[in-house]
Formats: sequence, C-alpha cells, structure tokens
Amino acid sequence: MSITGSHVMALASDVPTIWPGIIAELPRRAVMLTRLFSDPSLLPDVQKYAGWADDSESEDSKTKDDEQDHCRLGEEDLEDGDLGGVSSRAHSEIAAEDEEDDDGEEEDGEDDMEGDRPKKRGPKKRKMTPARVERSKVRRQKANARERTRMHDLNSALDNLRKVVPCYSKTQKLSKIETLRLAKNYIWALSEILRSGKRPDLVAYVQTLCKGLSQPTTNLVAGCLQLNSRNFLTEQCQDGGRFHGPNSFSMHPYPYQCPRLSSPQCQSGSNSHSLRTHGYGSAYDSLYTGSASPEYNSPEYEGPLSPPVCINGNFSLKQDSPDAEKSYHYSMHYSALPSSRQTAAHNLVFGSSGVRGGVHSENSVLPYHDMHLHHDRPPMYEELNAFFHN
DNA sequence: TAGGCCATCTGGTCCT
DNA sequence: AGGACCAGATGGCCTA
Repeated sequence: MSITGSHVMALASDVPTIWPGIIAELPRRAVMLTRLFSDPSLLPDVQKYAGWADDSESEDSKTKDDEQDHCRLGEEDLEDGDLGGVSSRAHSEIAAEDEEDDDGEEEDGEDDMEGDRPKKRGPKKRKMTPARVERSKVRRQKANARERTRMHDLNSALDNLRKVVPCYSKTQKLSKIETLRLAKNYIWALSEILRSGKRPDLVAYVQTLCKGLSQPTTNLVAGCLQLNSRNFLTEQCQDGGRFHGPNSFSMHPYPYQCPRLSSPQCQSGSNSHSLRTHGYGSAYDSLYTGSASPEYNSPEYEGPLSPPVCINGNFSLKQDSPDAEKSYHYSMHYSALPSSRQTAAHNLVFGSSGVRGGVHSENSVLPYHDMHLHHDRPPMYEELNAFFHN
C-alpha cells in the first residue's frame, strides 16, 4: 500500500504548532519523508501543510494574551515598589556599571595612576547620582519583566508540547526535560513509521518512546498508553518484541470498570460501530487488532475492541465527552507467562526493585480521567489508520 | 532532610 | 542603545 499525502500530513499535524523547534523541524521532516516514498505528487500536499503555522494563529494570539498578562503582572510588581528580589547590593553594582551611561559627571581628580598600579582601562567610574540609580533600577526591572515574560512564553510552549506528546497528565506533568525527550522520541518514532511504511510494532514503539526517559516518566508513558507494564514486558521477553496481532492479547477494562463498556450496547457485536459513532475505536482496532480479519471475532476477545487509546497519541482518537475521559481505562493482557519470566522481564526495564521514583510499574497506570490522549484529530487519521490496517 | 524541579534575578553576549 | 537570548545563582516547593 502506498502512503498518500494525507498520511504524511496527518502525522505532521499531530505536532504542536507552538514549540519552535518542532515547528521548524516537522515541515522539513515531512518533505523529507515524502521524498523517501519517492512520490513527487505528494510534495504539494506537504508544502501546503508547511503553511500550518497559519492554523496556529489562535494559539499564537493566546500566547500573546498570556504575554500581555505577564507584562501586566510585571508592571504590577513594579507598581508595588517590589524590586523583584533585586538586592541593594546588586543595584549598587548595576548602578556602578550604569555610570558609564551618563555623559559628563565624570569622576574628577583621577590620575593616570592609582597608587602604584596603572590606572584601570575602560570607562571611568562615575558618581552615582540618585537619578542615575533610579534609572538603573528601572532598566533592571524592565529587563526582569522581559525575562519573566520570555520564560512564561517558553513554559506556555512547553505546556502545549506536553499536550501533544503521547502522554499527558494534568496532575502528573512531565518535567521540561522529559517533555523534550519524549517529544524527540515521538518525532523519531513517527519518522520511523513513515520510513518503514509498516504497521508499528507495539513493544518497539513504546521502547522508542521511552528511550532516555527517566524511570518515573517511562512508567507514566506506559500508563498513558494503557500498557500494563508487566505484561508489556512479558510480551517483550517472550518473543523479542514482536507483536502477534489480536489473538495475542485481549482487552480488559482496567483498573476501572467502564459503565458504558458494561452496558449491553457496548457488549453487543455492534459495539465497535456504536463506539465509532462516538468517535472511538477505529484507529486502535484497525491498527492493532485487525478488525477486518477473522481473528477479530476470536472467542478470546470479549470486551469492546475499541479503546480510546492506541499505541501512541498519534493514533489516539477523539473523545468528545468528558465522561469518556473518566470512563475508559484499559490495559493489554498478553498471554500469561511463568511469574519468574514476568519478573525477569519486569526487571529488565523497570529495575530489579520494580519500584523507583515512587511509581511502581503496576501502579503507573493512572486513572484515565487524569490522562489525556490526543483529541480532535483530523479526519485524515482514519485514512492513516487504514494504511496500517492493510 | 536530600534531591529534583521550578521561577526568578542577574550579568554577559550578540544582534538589530 | 535596547532587546533577545543564555547560563549561573539562589531560594521555594514538593516528594521520597
């Protein structure tokens, strides 16, 4: 199967429009990937996509509003007479530097020699008048306010980046460095998917995402991706990370029972369709469960094959009700292994203690309502998923 | 209490 | 000259 321009655009559009590095990188990456597929007809689509910065206008304006808020905040700080922690000593130093700003008023009576030592080069020290001290204070305060605004903007961009990487938790925010690492891994993983043109391998994909991440973040990502870490590792240990398709696992509500999934309509054979109509389902099952295959109806499968999650956020699905966020939680249960192997596999990635950073892998599956997979995916995701479906 | 993370201040450097 | 950017220093907060 060939990859269309919409596939490339779908992947690329999944990247935040805020983080400058991502903005700069992804369009270029998309063009490069398009060429990898040796289909020049895709280039117009990709180039059109490269103008996506326009789509982020609302986000930009929001950022500007934030910036204005920050500026106002800074002004308030100044109005309060708070020097923002600027010590009097620091101000004296600034004032000393600032002396050179003022023409005239040079220190009189300085000879070419200061005692035995030659006179210092550079501008002469100037007397600090009260007016000059005040000017230096104002200048320093303005610089501080600008710096605060700059850092707030940077943090705002990071927040936006957090929302589009495969794992997002309101309460357990990724640190800055972990966010950047995960974003890098995410981009890399997407690129690899495009490059290979193959259905991504579950375990390898998660490993790619978690590469270089701290233990707690690794656990968090595993939880966000709804992977029971032990079983995920069991699978990894069992067959070297190969994903065997729908018969290799079953889906269970975990750890919370979903009322909707318990309902008859969700249990019925048409649940997949009903969930699709709610915006769930097709991505994951088409991607990883092979809904078109006979195995789809394997007796081993009992639950609805349409979790609102997927191996990565890129293929996750729109959830259009707050309840959905609260209700659905799954993990993957692979075929059982002897506990010793499970332990060995568990230790492989999560450490021998199984607990580190206070987040045990088994407990790393956060309540779903606390986590967000990606919302509001463009319709082209269906197309993209169809690609993996083949 | 130590360590991690963060916000802020600060001064230096570079650019326009 | 002024602003943007950067990195070091510092102190606060949180968690194990």
